[in-house]
Amino acid sequence: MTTIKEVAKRAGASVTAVSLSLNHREAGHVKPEIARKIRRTAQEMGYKPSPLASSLRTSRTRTIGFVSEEIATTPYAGEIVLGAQDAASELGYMMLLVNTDGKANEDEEIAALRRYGVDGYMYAKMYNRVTVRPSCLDGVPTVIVNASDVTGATPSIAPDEVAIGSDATNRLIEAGCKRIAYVGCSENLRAESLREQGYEKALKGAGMSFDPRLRIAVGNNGPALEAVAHLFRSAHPDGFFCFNDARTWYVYACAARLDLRIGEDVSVVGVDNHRVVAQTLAPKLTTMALPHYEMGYWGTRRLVHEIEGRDLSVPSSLGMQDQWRASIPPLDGPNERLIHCRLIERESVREG
Amino acid sequence: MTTIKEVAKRAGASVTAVSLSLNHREAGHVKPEIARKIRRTAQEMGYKPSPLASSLRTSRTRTIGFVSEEIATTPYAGEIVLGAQDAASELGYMMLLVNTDGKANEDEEIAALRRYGVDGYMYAKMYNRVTVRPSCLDGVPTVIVNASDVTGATPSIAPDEVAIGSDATNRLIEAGCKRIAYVGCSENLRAESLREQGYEKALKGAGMSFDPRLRIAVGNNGPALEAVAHLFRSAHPDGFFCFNDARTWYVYACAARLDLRIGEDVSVVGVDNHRVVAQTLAPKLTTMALPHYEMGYWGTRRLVHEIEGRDLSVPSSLGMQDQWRASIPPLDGPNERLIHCRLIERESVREG
DNA sequence: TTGTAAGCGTTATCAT
DNA sequence: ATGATAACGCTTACAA
Repeated sequence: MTTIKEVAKRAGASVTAVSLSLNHREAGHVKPEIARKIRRTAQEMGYKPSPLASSLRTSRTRTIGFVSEEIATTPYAGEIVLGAQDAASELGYMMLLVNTDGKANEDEEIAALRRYGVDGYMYAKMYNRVTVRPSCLDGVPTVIVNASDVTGATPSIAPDEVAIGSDATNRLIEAGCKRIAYVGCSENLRAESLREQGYEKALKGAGMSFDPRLRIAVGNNGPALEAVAHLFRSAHPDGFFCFNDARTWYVYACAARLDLRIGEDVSVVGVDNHRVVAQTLAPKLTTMALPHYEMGYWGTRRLVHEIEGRDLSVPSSLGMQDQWRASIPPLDGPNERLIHCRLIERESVREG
Repeated sequence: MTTIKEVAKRAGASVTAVSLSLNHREAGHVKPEIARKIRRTAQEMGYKPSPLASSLRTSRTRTIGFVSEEIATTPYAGEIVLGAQDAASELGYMMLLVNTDGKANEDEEIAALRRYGVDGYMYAKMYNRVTVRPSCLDGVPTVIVNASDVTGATPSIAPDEVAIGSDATNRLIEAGCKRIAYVGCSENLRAESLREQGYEKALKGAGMSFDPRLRIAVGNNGPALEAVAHLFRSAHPDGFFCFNDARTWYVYACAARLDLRIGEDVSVVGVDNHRVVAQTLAPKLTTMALPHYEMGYWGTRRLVHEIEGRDLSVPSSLGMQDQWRASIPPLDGPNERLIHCRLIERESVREG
């Protein structure tokens, strides 16, 4: 590792001049010509500053602590990490990852991160909910990911669940479905009620009546399959909005038994936590992928904004939301992701 | 943050004494009594050493660099990270995560990690293959995860694919299946051929004849479904070993159309990359989960062994392989993971 | 405009 | 057995 001292010697300048020049804070201190020379030789020598040493002085490390609960429980939640990692890398940050199982070691892990001098925290939840920011994060730049702050004081980023519900339903309406079912989840999840809200909203918006028999909430395995089979028999839906891939699968299984073809006899739009459905099921499926990657990506940019004050609201390379939303194909097109990603600002936590 | 100097002052000792005592290197230097007092006051003051400062001096950071390609491509590969994270946490290490998309930025990211002073690298691949360790890792403690080194010189850890194949097949044999099919993958993957090897081995071992019609390799979507349907019609299998969850799903879909019940009319054992199958499909399915978590966990312990020389071959809290293998339930039991996890040592890279 | 030196929190060397 | 002190690589206040 070549040091700043070596560069100084080689360039015939002082370490001060080198430090200033390489940090572009030379104005009024170092002759431009010398600054140029310094930068050139630094380049030649392949000099890279040691973040450890500089952080000892500045107490800034250009590292971000990513705090997550059980990354594994929702497979594609790993995408949050991916997106965060990508953004961090673009912005010259490093990601320190810790995992907490529930609540026990959370404060401990956060403290460990602090010892390593992280500049800020990504506090990620693995399913969308209202959460309370741990007090040990008070006063430290923090972004809550895939959840929202109970106080609304902390920047947070989460999927737009209502929009997911109404977009999915609208897609089915556009496809000509007349009897659209919602196959929900019997657990009391935030996403569940919000998506159902979106579903009803879309139905109302299209002037369609809301038949309660078309709306079911199911559990898992055998009973779920049975409930969906009953839905088919009793309410004869021609379109299905499914809460997640498990529910999507139940619809598929029942359709197969009834010899109904997806995309022909019935239409299905399902939210896909796992992308497995999109990978394995028929090409006629329209899935809505949760914006895990985007949350990680945007969340990290937001965090760096908190840390540095840099404006990072416009993404550099990735065109997100609007671009992808604009490219929603017709229902019978290829598999497709509908993306929703909304940054909830400090001032207004709108749950809409 | 309380510093070593403050502790020294409070304990009425020198920083040297404090440093030595807290690192338990006091023998012959600090009076035991004083050392005790130092440790006590350090505790009281909630002193924790700054890893940044100490690493500046020692060039050891107690951090591990986790280098992965696209964590997202295989959902549960995120479990590798989880396992690695758990082990690191247990051993007092921090994990720095970087992601590389293919080959382009790999060296760059590795160099960035080096600048942050990582003590070693986890070099993880997202599907099992033979790989070549990037030259920029030469001379640095490294463990290859979910792949094996082409030279055999680097410690690596990967699933025991052949054992997976034969265990799955044996399970079907034990369940009384007479015509066991292998639904493989048409892509030329290492896992594919190794698992098939295991399949054939198990059949031979049971003195069962090998009917080539029972062995198919399928792609995705419609054609795959068609191929599996043809397998049902032409070869009448009563047991299926499926390469992954996609293939498992095709078997399920065809069985549903033929009104065959899994676990009654036919038996299925599938390798599950995603755990989704186990979550959503019928309770009669036996899945074999790839040992992602375990690879991360063991790999990290191996890496710390490389770094410190500590013997870490025996896990502290988790009982892995043998314990879980012993608890394989009968085929018609609850969903179950068969775990295989083999640490390939430097000396002998056995592909068996 | 330039360079010297103090300091960040440790660990390690070396007199005492 | 003890405690100054140099060193790690960098930033920055201050003196020249």
